[in-house]
Amino acid sequence: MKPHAVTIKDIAKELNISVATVSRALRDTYDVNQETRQLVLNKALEMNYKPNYNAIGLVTNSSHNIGIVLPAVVNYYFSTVISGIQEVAYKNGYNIVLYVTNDSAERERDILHDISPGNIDGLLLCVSSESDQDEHFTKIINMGIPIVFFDRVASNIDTSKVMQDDFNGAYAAVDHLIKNGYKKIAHITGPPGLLFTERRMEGYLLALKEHNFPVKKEWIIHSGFTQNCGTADMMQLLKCKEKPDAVFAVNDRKAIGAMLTLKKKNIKIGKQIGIVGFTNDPMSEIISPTLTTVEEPAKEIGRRSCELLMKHIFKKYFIAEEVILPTKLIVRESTQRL
Amino acid sequence: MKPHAVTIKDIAKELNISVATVSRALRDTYDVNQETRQLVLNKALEMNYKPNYNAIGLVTNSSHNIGIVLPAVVNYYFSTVISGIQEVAYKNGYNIVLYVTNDSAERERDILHDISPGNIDGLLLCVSSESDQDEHFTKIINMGIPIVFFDRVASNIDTSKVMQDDFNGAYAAVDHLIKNGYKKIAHITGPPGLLFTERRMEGYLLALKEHNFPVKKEWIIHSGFTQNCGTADMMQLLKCKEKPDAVFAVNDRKAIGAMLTLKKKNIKIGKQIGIVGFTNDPMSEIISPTLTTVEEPAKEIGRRSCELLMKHIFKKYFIAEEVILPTKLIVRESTQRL
DNA sequence: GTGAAAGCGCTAACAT
DNA sequence: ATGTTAGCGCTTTCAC
Repeated sequence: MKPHAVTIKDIAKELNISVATVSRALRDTYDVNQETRQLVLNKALEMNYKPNYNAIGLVTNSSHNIGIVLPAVVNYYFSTVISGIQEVAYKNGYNIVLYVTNDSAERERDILHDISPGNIDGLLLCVSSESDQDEHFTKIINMGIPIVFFDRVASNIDTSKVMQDDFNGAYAAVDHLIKNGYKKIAHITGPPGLLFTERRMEGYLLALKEHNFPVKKEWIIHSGFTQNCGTADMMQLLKCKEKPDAVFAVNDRKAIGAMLTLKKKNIKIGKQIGIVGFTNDPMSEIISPTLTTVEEPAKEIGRRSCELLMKHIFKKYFIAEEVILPTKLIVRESTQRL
Repeated sequence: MKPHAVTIKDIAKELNISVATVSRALRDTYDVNQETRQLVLNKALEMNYKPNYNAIGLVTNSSHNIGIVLPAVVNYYFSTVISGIQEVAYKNGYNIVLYVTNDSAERERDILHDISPGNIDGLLLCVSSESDQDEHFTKIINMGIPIVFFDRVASNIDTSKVMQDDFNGAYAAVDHLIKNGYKKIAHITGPPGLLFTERRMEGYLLALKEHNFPVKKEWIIHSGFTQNCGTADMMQLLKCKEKPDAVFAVNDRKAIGAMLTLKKKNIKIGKQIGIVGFTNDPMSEIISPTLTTVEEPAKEIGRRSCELLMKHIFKKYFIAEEVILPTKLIVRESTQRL
């Protein structure tokens, strides 16, 4: 039943050489004869040798596992990021270990607490909304486990970060609304304290300022990131003494939630109230009217983060890089006045 | 910098007992004094001990890793299944290792080829469309790595399987169309050779047969699972000499693709052509008209598969179970005649 | 360029 | 109930 997995010892025996040589040949270490190396490689293939990562890990104190810590997986943006990560991790022979926080800071801390060198070689992390403290991150980094943040980053931790250009994306969105004649532009966003939402807010504010548009407190609503939150936020906006004539939503799900409110109230989207989202979730092309949005390079974010993490893992003292990927405004029907 | 991770040896030294006792206490083995056990547990907590899974794995030939092999992750159904799996895996202290096949049988084989006991303790697998042979599955199982299939299963492999009730779901969908007065019902489905598509086909055929409706070859189209395939299939259906007045799509993405074709051609969905999908992707509630569909218990499928896999891993000779979870028809606008 | 041997942290006989 | 010890498969000094 248990056909005894082949080990380097078996290869050594077959070839009448030492395990040390086999080990060196397999890893392409310089001080090994090219002939011997070929012999070993061929034999390994022939015998269907598979490295035992537990043994390797035990001695090198590594695991070939990288962890992904993120708020959710049933989500277009996040699942796309995952697929990007998976692509480069697989190419590099790394396994992905998935941790889902459900946006709970406590869960995030619990997860990080269980992580130790030897079990996880590095972490790709998108911070949970509620996160306020940083020490659980620095503790991980001090253990020698590199972290690369993506999307939602912890701003005062010195490590690599990969983000989309939230500021310019938001600016483009609001600028587009203004150019299309909307004058009273609201912003529905997530909970406060997240860098990417703040950047989008700044883009929104700058666009207003540059065109000398008023900033109304009433027109800026903080709540959750879900579709239902978008629905609720829109309800609230409709109750303002002075109603906005356009809404910039922090993401497509909220934009769609807002559209649902408007549709139910028979308010014409585009004509009466313009809407723009953020992400370019496939849903934004399916809903009608189709949703103008800012496309995020989600897959590329996944790829780049993972590549950066690989560098951190390979070169122990790789200098932290901050990558900001461009976004792109996708104009659709929800911002057409007629 | 490297503060030397604490090991059971350290705990043993502190407590003046042997490593064996510490090891036993930590794992709650029966033959250990309750007092000693508490002492060890407290000390472990105090010293912030974390088990070295490489060491454990090396001696037990295990890894605490379970693999998920599936066609895609950017997909509502699959990402929901993953979240279900993640939930129970996390609870059991297991890591998830993600492998994405992109529906390529070759990729699937490559992935399985790299898997060996000690690195992966068990596999959750949704077979790729193109899969035709089974030996790469049996090879894994013979190595002592249990597999639990979900959704798309390899029918002649004797191991646990978790599926939704494809047959009855499909039957309910078509029966609903018939009861709403549609008479010429087409079926657009995936590539041939997948059990779940066959079951949906059988449900479709039985519903037709029971009502003495004709089965027209022309009205049954096999292609891919994507939205674009749905669009193309619908185009083809519209070219039939005798056009169908309703379409049962194998999944929501294809149903939506079909709807897009109809909308472009200004054919009234529901009134002229009824559409029903399968999955209950959130998109089906967003598109207009909203899409009637058969809800799949995706998260539960993930949970149950993972629970079953845990049983296979824990009890070496757990008898294979086949779980079929109920589906539910969700009636919306796309099948209303007026 | 290659081999011998120690040892990574833990579990599992085998003793006691 | 607890201790002793071998050894899991590999890498890595240290010899030669």
